[in-house]
Amino acid sequence: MSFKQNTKKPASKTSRTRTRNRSRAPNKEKQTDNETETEIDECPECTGNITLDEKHGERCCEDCGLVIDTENIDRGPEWRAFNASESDKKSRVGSPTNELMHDKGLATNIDWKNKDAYGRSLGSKQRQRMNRLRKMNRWGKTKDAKDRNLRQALGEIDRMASALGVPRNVRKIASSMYRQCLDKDMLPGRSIEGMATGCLYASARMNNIPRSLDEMEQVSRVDKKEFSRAYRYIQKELGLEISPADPAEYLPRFVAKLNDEGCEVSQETERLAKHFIEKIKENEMQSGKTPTGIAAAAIYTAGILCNETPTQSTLSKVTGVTEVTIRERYQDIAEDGHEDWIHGA
DNA sequence: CATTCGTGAAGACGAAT
DNA sequence: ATTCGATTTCACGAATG
Repeated sequence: MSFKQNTKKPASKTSRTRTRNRSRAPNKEKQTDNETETEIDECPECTGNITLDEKHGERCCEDCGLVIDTENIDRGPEWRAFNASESDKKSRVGSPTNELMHDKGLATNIDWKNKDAYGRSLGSKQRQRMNRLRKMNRWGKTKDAKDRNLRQALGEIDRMASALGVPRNVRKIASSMYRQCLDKDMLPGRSIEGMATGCLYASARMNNIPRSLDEMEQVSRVDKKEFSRAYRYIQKELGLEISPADPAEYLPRFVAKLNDEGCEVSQETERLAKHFIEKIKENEMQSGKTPTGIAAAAIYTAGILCNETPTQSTLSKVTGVTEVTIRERYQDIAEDGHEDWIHGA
């Protein structure tokens, strides 16, 4: 569970849970034949139903929005077998290939014993031959500049992803993205760090779990300029279709951060902020504006209406958006003719 | 005093040339 | 590759409570 305990004020802990749009069509529970895992299907907080939020790969409560699980994994085979022979035929042995490992976990090793398949010792000629093969095999694994490259990059992606707390599937996609870059010889002239960070950034955005450039910069070893250039390059070369980040995706995290700063923001405010963001999207006022700025201003505006006023400066500190920009977006929201936006709360 | 608001210069970016 | 337009950021000061 990604539910953070608030040790200071237990009474307000529900205010830190992430809420989700509840109007989604109810997901059909897929019946699996081998139900080995005992899944929680009732919310520990309010005993509401748990549903799958496929967009984010999360399981969360319908009623209070408590996020139960962030890893949406289908354990169990993707095939079905109706009798023993079919089961044998379809079964595969070995660990699944893993994008997080530079050789996908499929390395071949030649053991050190100079014995043949029957356990007999090898002659000296054969022994030399095997030594040579061993050496070449060892080289083959790391010799390639690409592979060493990949090793380091995947390590970096993993490190940054952990620091940012993005789910595992995002890392996997970032990894395979990097692999594609490598296959296309896109690396020469570019830093590994920059490309790795760019991949992770792209992957996070594609999975609707965006992290801002500023957040990325804090965990990366290269500066914003470098990896954002790498990102654009990747996007173009790989033909990724990435729509601008949705401001609403930043909302829960910003609210949680504000609460950590000791600035209480109620669920009501968050809800209203989300409402404003919807309105902005309806009226297509978001084009060209930074999503984080819109999110920050939405919180600010909602806060005023709910008599909770995070100051522009704290908001700026938490969101990484300047006060000036918050003001600009705030004026967009509070503009004349938008009074009816409040209807719905 | 803290906070908000407004301004001009400067940087970065996407699109167009 | 350069230019242009929109946007954000920075630094500052004024107004407001």
